[in-house]
Amino acid sequence: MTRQFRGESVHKVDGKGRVSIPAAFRRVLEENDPEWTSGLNPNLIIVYGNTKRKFLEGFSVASISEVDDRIAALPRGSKSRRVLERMFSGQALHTSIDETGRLVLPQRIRDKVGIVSDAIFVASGDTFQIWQPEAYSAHEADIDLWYTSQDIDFDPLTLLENESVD
Amino acid sequence: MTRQFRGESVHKVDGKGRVSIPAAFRRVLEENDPEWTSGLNPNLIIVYGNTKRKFLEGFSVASISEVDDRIAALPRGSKSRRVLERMFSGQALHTSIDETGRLVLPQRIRDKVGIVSDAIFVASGDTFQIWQPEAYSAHEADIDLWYTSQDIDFDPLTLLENESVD
DNA sequence: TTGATTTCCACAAATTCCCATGGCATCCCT
DNA sequence: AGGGATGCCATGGGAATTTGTGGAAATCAA
Repeated sequence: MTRQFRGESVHKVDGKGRVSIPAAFRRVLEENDPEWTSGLNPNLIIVYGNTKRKFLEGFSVASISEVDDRIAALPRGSKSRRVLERMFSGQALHTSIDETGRLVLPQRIRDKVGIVSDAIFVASGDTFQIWQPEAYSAHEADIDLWYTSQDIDFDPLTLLENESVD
Repeated sequence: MTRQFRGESVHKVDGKGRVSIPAAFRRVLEENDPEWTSGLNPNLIIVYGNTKRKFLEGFSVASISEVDDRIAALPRGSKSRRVLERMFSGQALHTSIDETGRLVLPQRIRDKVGIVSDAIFVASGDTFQIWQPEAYSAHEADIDLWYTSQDIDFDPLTLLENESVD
């Protein structure tokens, strides 16, 4: 049950929007696509969201359906449901990996997050993010900043103790 | 487990009411039309409803029959049943996609939702909506506004954690 | 006949498919 | 231990299709 993605790596994006996705991520996508069998190309869902978001979020079929189900359980017409439906249905893209292990990001989506010739893939639990490299570094810097505000020997695992930090 | 529609895109509507349906949506309609086989044109149902509705809702054959079944399960003569029957039987149009991937929206229906030269298709779970572009932006304006009141790195998924926002 | 539908043809731009290459690891044989 | 041979991985290029659109011709309906 390898549901979790691990690691981060940078890949080239060509003029047609083709990008190799980390081989390790492919294994996770395969295992979490119920329709997948050896020889086939796994499906995945790219959620791009509203203009505020500066990265793309990749979901395996299993992960997205869990989200879909939970959204469907919210009361019809509620604000949360509308916000989530717009993001996960409207501002998303169902696609698959090709035989060479690549994924195609349409122009419109690349533009949205500023991806031109490179993209960095970053694991994040049961989803992964795709950023324009510089935008990611900038984001990282913010997190580092937060770290430096902690004790020198601060152990992140303590975050598991109390429910929330922000 | 009917596959969901994903994505949103704008398409031209010509004088005869012809509009291309997003290719990705076509795949979903095909997979969810029991009569469909490669080479054929998938069927779909367009529900326009009463005058209050400012958008059209597209159903795959599988989705509409699920709705039909649920309506049929309601007590005969009940108000809900009459309202729903009127909407899904009377105020709906059973049609199909042509060989070039287009659908024809009769004048009457276009007028009802104000569609003239463009229409935006937006996925929403196992159905999709068709709006006059400006009307859609106006409808979504409140969500965008709401986003600006959130933290820069707010993740909508957190909406699934706590009960609701409205 | 006349306006409204369908069909059929046409096409540029976008997207997918198919084939190719260099670089690393790994495995295997002697 | 050295040296292929093998295979997967990342990336490129071009050909073949598919898409989204527009317009003309053919068919219907009244």
